[in-house]
Amino acid sequence: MQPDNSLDNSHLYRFLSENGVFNVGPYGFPTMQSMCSSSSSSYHNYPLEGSIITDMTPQDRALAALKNHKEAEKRRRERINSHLDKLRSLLPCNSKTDKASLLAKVVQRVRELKQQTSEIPGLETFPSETDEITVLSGECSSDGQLIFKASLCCEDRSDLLPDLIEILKSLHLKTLRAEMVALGGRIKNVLVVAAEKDHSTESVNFLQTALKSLLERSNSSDRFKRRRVLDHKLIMQ
Amino acid sequence: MQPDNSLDNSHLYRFLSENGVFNVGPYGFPTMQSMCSSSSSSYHNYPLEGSIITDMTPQDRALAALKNHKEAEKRRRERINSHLDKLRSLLPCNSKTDKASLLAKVVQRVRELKQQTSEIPGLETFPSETDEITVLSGECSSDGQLIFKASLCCEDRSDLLPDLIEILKSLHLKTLRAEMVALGGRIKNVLVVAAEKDHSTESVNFLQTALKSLLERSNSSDRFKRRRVLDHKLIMQ
DNA sequence: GTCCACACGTGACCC
DNA sequence: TGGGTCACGTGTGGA
Repeated sequence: MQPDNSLDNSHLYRFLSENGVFNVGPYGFPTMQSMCSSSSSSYHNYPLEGSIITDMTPQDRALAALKNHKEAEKRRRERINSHLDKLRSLLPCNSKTDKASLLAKVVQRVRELKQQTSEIPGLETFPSETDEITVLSGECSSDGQLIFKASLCCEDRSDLLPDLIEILKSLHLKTLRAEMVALGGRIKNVLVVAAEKDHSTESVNFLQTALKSLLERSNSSDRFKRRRVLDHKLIMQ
Repeated sequence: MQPDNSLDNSHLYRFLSENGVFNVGPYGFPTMQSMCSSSSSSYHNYPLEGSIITDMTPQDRALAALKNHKEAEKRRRERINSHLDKLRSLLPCNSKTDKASLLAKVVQRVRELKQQTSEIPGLETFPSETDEITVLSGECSSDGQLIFKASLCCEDRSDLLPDLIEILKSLHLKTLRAEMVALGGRIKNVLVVAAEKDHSTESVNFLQTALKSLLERSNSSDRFKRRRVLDHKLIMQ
């Protein structure tokens, strides 16, 4: 019910309806549909098809532009919505979720991807000969979590992984991503971990000391082997 | 923007502000607050706060609803656009990229995430005692690539990784993600690989045979060890 | 002056 | 009913 909308272009509409360019719509002002279908349902004042553009009056040109505009805008909307539909099918949500909620989920998802796949600066890909613990405190996530990365490089032993898992569990840390590369009896673990923001700094410190003790335990139990390093590097940012 | 838009309902707005419909306070509609800014100096014709709603004429109610509607729609737009801005800051693109192009990038990104983190059915997380090659042909990516997953579980040996890298390089396969878990002398490699769509099926087959020969080479060089398995499983979907 | 992308107000529709 | 979302046509400003 837009009783006054037609006033905006009333002069144009009046002219066009008087010239039979379009039909009058249900509200007493022309619908765009009737305007767009003018070529098929109404007669032309300018019968020469080949010179329509040059013969067009300013009103005709304006209306043609309007029609163009309307259709372009429709195409734009369809483009955007098709992408949104793709996202809907990609994410775990039904086809009736809000645009806004959908985009919120997408933001969350992309944030996860960014956090979990971002490079860890200063770290080598393969296990080094020296024992090494690295804890990099990362950025704060929007959902009340602190994401940080920890790396542990040490002698490979079979019960290292269970110990590591136990540590993470006891500190209530959620492991977003864990990668292990074992090479020549050495192992390198890279962890992407999420901590509650309330205890983030404590969690980081606790994890660091826990990894340190894990490393020392590992070295003491392997004392029959030649120790590759006596001390480990410790990096904290 | 649209400086004359307010003219559309100007007579109704004038009517309402003259009748003190704006500024109705605690019993009015919550969205009325924003209307108060333009009519804070208006007086009330209806001093009884509790009867304002019932005293409203149909025109009042209709226009109040319209105003409500308009503002709710604006909030909705802002919510959606704020999410789009977040995505803009998250993705590698400047702040002036199209909505549609932005969403296209987002779709691409989420697809990658989905492909690279999806579970590989039927695979164990840790290296098994039996040698095993798995090649799962995945879905076609939108950008002319076929993403598929390969898993190799075998005896751990130091030159396995260089060999594996050489294979991937020679087949012109792009490794999107590689995870290695070594445990008790056994190693499990899980690869997420992208192939050009033109040679996707050949690439998958080549990779499979290459992994097979890699496994056989590994077994023959380790023949002084007790062979855990004589043959390997081969899964192709 | 013609596209292009955007924000806006509005009608339609659904809980 | 009201509160919410959606698609639409339109005005506007930037290449």
